[in-house]
Amino acid sequence: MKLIFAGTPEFAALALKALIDAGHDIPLVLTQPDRPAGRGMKLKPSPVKEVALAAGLRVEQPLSLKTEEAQAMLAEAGAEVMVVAAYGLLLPKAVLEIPQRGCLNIHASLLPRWRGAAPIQRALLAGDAQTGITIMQMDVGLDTGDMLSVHELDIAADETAASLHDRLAVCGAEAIVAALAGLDALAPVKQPEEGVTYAHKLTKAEALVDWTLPAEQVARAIRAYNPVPGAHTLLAGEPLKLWMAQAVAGQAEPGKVVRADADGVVVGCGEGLVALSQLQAAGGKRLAAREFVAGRASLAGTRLGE
RNA sequence: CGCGGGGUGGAGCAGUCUGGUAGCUCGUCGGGCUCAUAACCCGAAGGUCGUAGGUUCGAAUCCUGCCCCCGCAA
Repeated sequence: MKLIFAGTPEFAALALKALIDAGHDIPLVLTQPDRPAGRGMKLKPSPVKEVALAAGLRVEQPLSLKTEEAQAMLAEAGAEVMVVAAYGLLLPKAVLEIPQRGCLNIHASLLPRWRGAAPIQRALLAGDAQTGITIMQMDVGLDTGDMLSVHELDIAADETAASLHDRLAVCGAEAIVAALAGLDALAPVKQPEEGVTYAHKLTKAEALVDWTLPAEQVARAIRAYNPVPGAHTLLAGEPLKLWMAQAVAGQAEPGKVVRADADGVVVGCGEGLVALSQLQAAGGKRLAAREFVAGRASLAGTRLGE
């Protein structure tokens, strides 16, 4: 099938790769402009751009799709359908109508739950038992289009946003390939009006751990903010990143480190305890609790968050 | 030149300011204790102190260049 692909991060790159492998004709790939990233603020191409260029595809990085030039370019491609996955730009109505069969979106949630920017992390944060991929016919609303196919995925007890993202990306890639293969047979289903929630963007500020919350919630947050924006707290006034945690039984003052050994740095919460098993001090690497504790004699008894 | 921290036995750190025999926690190996053990006791191995040069009687420590890692920011 002749299609345009629009996407930016790793999640989308995997889908693009699958579409290429499935033999689709992709005359045009859209992705966000290269952005300064990392130390030194060097410009970095998006994962989608790297995949596209490696495959010899034409890549364009318009700042907006509202311009006539951008829309003319899309029309010239003469695509039957446009596949959109975590692209990062709003598609105006005019663009949605350019391909004969419209635009399909790969969304990483079970719609209408978690419409919006950060569905993977929001599902984890909320403690959902299940999430998934929805292939959707895009309309002008924010993730409000008719559903073409739904693929459920169980969320594991020690799931991080990183691990869940990877699983969903694989699932999404398979789903879009399957959806395109059977497009004529798929019946669009309207999204239910019940159960609509919005997955707002993550902020660095919300990833600052609140030790007065129940341990279950703290542990979930730590896993949901891994790898971005990264759950963090303070250790002796210095930033400390937390990468992996589990709630455990017990009780202690919020933020107080009751135990620090190879099994984890165990910290008090509003209710229950949290065992931190992977942490990273400022300037240091990400370490398992065992290594983290080794060089720090008097961790137990100190208080995190100050 | 965005701001900042760091590279010391296998891992994590101290020592650097105030140059002078390289230390701690853990792991590894050997032995002991024990019904037993990831626990405890005793002992051992293992380090060109990122790298190149400079200063000095003497450099992990002071100076300069280079390489690499990371936090913040974006």
